[in-house]
Amino acid sequence: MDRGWSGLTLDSSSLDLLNPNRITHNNHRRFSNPLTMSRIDEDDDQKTKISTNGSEFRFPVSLSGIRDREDDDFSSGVAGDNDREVPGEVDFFSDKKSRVCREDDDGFRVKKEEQDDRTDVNTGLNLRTTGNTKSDESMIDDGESSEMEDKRAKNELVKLQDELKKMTMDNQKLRELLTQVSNSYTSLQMHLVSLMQQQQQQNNKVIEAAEKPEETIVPRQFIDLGPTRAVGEAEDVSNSSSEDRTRSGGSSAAEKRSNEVRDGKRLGREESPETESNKIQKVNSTTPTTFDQSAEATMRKARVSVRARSEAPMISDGCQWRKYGQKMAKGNPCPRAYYRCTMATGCPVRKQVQRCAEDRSILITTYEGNHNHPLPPAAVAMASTTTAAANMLLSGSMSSQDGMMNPTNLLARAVLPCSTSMATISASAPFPTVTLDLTHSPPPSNGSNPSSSAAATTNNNHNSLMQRPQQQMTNLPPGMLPHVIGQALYNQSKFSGLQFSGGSPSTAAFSQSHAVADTITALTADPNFTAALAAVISSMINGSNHHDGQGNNKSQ
DNA sequence: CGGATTTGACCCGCGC
DNA sequence: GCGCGGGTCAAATCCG
Repeated sequence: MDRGWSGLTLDSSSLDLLNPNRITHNNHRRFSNPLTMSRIDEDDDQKTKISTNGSEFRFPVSLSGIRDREDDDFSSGVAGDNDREVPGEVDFFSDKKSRVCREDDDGFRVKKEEQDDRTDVNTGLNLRTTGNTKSDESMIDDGESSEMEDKRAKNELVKLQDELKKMTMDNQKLRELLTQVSNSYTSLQMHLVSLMQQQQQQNNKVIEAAEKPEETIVPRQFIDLGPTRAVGEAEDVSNSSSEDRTRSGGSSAAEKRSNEVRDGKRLGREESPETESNKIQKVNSTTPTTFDQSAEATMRKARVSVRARSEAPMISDGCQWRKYGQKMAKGNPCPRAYYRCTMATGCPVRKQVQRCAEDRSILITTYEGNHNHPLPPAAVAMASTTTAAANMLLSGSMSSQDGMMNPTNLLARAVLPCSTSMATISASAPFPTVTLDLTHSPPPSNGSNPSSSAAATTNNNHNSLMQRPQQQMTNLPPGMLPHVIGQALYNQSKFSGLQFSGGSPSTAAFSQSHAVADTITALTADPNFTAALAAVISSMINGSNHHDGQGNNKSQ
């Protein structure tokens, strides 16, 4: 195979620069492309042109060859071996390598200047090759021309293939890098979760040990701030309400009812008319097991509604959800979608997503239940908010007299001292619901409240979930962030859970509530803190907007 | 092909 | 008892 139009040939031509006589003898045809010649002749910056258009002249390759062999082959003028054409050398024509070519030019130029008066060897090359081309033009027949065209095409193909190969390798490297980063992130995430779990468990152990040293300590699930269950308790009320449900036999609803009846009987011995909140309160004085059953059922019902502006089908809360139903709700043209958490089998958490009838840019997400599995950090904020809010409902919806002693109200007073409402609580049975209104934009700087098209105090937007009269317990100052509520509720719910598991409220627990309230007050007074939290919430919501259907929410 | 979504049917609570 | 509405199931369908 004739590999004349190769590195070897170019070496020859380059060497011919040093020995011009050789050009006419051996290589006159190799620079016979009129197009190439004319381009170079017309180019002002010929040196650069040669380097970048090396595919035509392959000058850099030859230069590299010259450099490699300048000690031995230079004098001989022997073009050398075709074997020196390495595919990689073709890459010298890429932009990346053009600098190298020019460096070679410079190095070569020094040598050339010693022999020639020309200051630029490239120019010399052009002139010389042009001249040769013109003088030998008649010697080129069409067949050879087309052959060279083919060779050129082949060379370009090789070049492109090499570039493709290189890009593929780069792509693979980047992919590996991405995988590494992703793995690191995942491991860090899991590490963080485990650490938080450990810390949570340690806190619970310490507190419970202080409260009731003789009581058996049951490890809690992460984020599951619900009441603990006594060891050995067979029945899982939470799961039975959803997962063990069958269509034929006693459905979970019936089981729930039976639980409620059971609790009602149990509680009924102490007092006749009961509200849901009273039930909880009474439960505090009963055995832990009794509490667990009723409170678990109540927790199953307690709901947290989050109102947020989002064009996405769902807000990104970090969990994985699977849609299991959709219904047209009365009074709202927008359908209501039902999702259940799929991050762990048997997780009882469900949520409903529905657009606000009055303002369809507002997405109403209603959470129900507690996660029974570790959550990624991205999901902690929302999960802690909902779980804590559920606990808040349980502990907060009691009589006014008790409410004065209740940490929830203390919390509310501490966290929500101003009048602009962003969070409301509906303590009515059967679905006590706390609503967090995220439709309020974060304050620009000094806490002025921007336009808010949906006031949280209006119940009309909540359809059936919020149709019941709501007791406004919490007000946020302008700019107060929902996440503050979440965190505050989270902290408060620790107390609530403790209160439940530990029995009747104690003085220590009461003082703890003050401490929590004070802490929250201090936190929320810090504009930096609220600003940072605002960014978190905004990113959650915006993230769901931008990653419509992506991210952690498979169902989105 | 397996998982997710859709959608009609069913169950249940509640009010009349 | 009946109808209505909310919630759930599960077969059918879609989709990657």
